[in-house]
Amino acid sequence: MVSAAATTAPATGKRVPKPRADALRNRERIVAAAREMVVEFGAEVPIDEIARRAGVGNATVYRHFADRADLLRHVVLSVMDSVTEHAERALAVADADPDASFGALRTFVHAAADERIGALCPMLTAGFDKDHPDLLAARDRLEAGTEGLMERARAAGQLRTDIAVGDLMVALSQLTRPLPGIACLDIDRFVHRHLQLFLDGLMAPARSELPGAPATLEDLRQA
Amino acid sequence: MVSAAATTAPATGKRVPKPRADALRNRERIVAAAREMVVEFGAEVPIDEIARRAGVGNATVYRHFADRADLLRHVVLSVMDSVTEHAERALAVADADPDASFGALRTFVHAAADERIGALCPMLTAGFDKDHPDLLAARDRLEAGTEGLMERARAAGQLRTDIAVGDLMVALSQLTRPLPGIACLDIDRFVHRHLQLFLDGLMAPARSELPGAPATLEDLRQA
Amino acid sequence: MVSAAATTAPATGKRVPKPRADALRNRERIVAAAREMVVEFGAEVPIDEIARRAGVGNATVYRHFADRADLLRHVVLSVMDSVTEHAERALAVADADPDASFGALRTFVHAAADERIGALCPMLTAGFDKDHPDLLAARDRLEAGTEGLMERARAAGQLRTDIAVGDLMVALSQLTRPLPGIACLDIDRFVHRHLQLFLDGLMAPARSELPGAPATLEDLRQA
Amino acid sequence: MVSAAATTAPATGKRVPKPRADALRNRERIVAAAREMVVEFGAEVPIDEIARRAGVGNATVYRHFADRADLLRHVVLSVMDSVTEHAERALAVADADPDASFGALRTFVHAAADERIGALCPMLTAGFDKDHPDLLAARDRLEAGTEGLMERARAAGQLRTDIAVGDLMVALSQLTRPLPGIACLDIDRFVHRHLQLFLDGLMAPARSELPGAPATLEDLRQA
DNA sequence: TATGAATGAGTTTTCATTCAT
DNA sequence: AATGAATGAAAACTCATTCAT
Repeated sequence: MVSAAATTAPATGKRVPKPRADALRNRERIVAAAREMVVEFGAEVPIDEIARRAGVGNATVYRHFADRADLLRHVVLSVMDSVTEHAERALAVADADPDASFGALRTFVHAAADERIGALCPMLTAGFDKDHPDLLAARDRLEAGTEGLMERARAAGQLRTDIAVGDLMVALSQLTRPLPGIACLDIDRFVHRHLQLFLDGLMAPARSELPGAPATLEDLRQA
Repeated sequence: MVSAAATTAPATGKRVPKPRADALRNRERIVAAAREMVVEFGAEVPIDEIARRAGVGNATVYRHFADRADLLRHVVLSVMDSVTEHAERALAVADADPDASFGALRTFVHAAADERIGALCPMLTAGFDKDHPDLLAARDRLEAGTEGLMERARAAGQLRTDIAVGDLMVALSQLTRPLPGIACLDIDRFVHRHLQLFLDGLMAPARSELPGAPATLEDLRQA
Repeated sequence: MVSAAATTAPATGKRVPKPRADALRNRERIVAAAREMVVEFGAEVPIDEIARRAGVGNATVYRHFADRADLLRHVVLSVMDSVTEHAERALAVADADPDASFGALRTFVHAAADERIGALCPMLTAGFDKDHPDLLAARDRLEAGTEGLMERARAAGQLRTDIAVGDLMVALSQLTRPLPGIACLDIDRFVHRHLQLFLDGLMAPARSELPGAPATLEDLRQA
Repeated sequence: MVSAAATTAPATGKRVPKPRADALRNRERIVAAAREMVVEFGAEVPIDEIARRAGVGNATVYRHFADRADLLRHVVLSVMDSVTEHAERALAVADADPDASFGALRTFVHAAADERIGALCPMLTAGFDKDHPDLLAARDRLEAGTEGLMERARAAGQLRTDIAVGDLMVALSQLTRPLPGIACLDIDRFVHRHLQLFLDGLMAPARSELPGAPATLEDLRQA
């Protein structure tokens, strides 16, 4: 971003007053602070606390985000974007080496955990518009990537065939969901173990029959 | 109050507790209502709502419980008791038929899910004294039962040996954790699938190496 | 009210614990305080100030009224009720002595001023639901009374025929509208003079032709 | 400002103000925007909204006006100036044709309504210094004009003699006072009717005896 | 000079907890 | 013992005013 500004300004000879570099930085700081605070203290963390952590006044949050729901939605988008990037990167690996398909899926799952994907859960229930276009778009991208990973693994005969993308996403989110108030580092020790166990359960051949029907994208949409 | 006690107690020397039947019923109703509301709406549900659901006045809650933390602790104990009973029942099955050990573990896990064991998570973080003697005692009993189940399964060669009771308890809680505001029935469709997948990952032989060390009872105590 | 309770209680022999006489008194105090404060300081007066004037905590206001709009609506209803009573009383006078019809109208107008009917204006614009059933009902009653008064005066040939009830109500409200921050006693000196002048303009025969069309009940409904 | 005037004025005797043309235009735009917004939304309209309507940044408002009260005072002065011009124009008419005195008064009153003189009321109460010299001067001019009109009409035997300028100014302001949030055009339909009725009540001969004493200039000063 | 950005003080509303009946 | 009522503290959000570019 900074470099982009630098590349355009010199051309004109008249420096663009760098309209609001600090404002942009503040905006990002606020999202980052909110993301941390939500992971650490839950989705009900007061805006004033987020503002303090970001090093700005509370009203500054409201300059950048219409209201609490708007801020939380941007945090969600931020997390989803990070996770989606991991999915797409893993997809490239699986495409390059089909035998590595399940391994790519593993890598993705653990990376998503490190991005705190589980923090999305409490935010999605905090009562904001789950049908916001930006959210739907982000979900589509994320699910497409995940679905792709699963298909590759399925095609390679490495993934049991009775599960769908919704199963993975929900379980992944739940297993990585923060326990606010409990020092997260403590719980982190477990998370990757549990994901690993869960992934072991996903491997082909299936070891048991699953109750219910696979969760599709549509199921997630409604949930 | 004091006078009434004075008139009956000193004479006999042996006080008859004779708790008013309706008072006891109220107390139980409150805990049951709180348990439902927490599952449905999260641990931040207002006390007034709980009281309304229980059909009592809000002040009555405070007659029975010192404060919000006290009430929530009793809800936690209620859930833990229910779950512990399932564990002990399953233990008897495993003892009777060692080949059914892993099956007993499965049964226990699904039963714990139906008791909403995941609802404990948000309550434990609500900031109440996690070292309360009653809680520690209940945890000991529950963990003893669970540990017993795992040992039976391990001894029967049905459970991979690199996991400990803490691994199971935390993952089980997380996978069954409610998503307040989302119709729980919808999510319930998934829960048993995910538990089943997770259990498949627990079966011997192990399919992958787990990161970190097994979670012991002590770990849980601290977390 | 107190007498009503007294009349029912003795019959049973067991006194009804007078459920919440103080609560009712508080509710009335809050409405009265709000009415005063709105007249004195405008419709934007903080709820906390109203509570202080009423001698209660701020949250007590919210126990009795859902929100600010609800409180203001009850203030409006209170004023409208008072004014309506004056209208109906004046109507009886006009019915008893048709020659006194215009005089009854005069009396009503001045009485409405003393009830601070003008204080309704800012409240009606404060952004609450103008279509609330209670409001519509109160308006119907008030307009019926006023319309009746005007009809009597018209029939007696004492009122010019080119004006309708909406004309009177709006002008009456505007002329008696408080000037928040200005000591009302000062302005009160004028109000009755201006109403008197306005009423003189209403007398038959008409002294000038009026622009526009008479304002009907329907006009007011929409405005 | 003073220093700038001092450097240029003494030498020539004829001061060239050379105010930055765009600055002056901004200043006027701001006042005009504020005037519109106050009429439409009330005196509590946020400064940011006024700035947006004026097409300037919010801080620009503070470059031109010390604070909110200062801006509102200038809006008041703007309205008073417009109205005063109407008064003085009507005065010329009355002087030219004494029989047209009351007609000139009528014309003035309706013109003042179109200038939204009633919008002054809420601004005068917003808690700013009512004794500011500029305000007093403007009031003097306006009252002088209005008083002149009334005297002409009185002299021509067309105006009842028991009313003073304060009566007219206050009633005129009240009857034309905006009802923020209510589409002003709707209410405008009534305003001229009510002024006409009020003017009819002002005509000689008096139809009733007025309560209280005529409101003089001094009364207004204090109110 | 003009402006977008920042902010602290203030307002509405909620809720755990205490009081009075 | 049980309850409706009362309340202060806290949280979301707004706005006049100041700052920095």
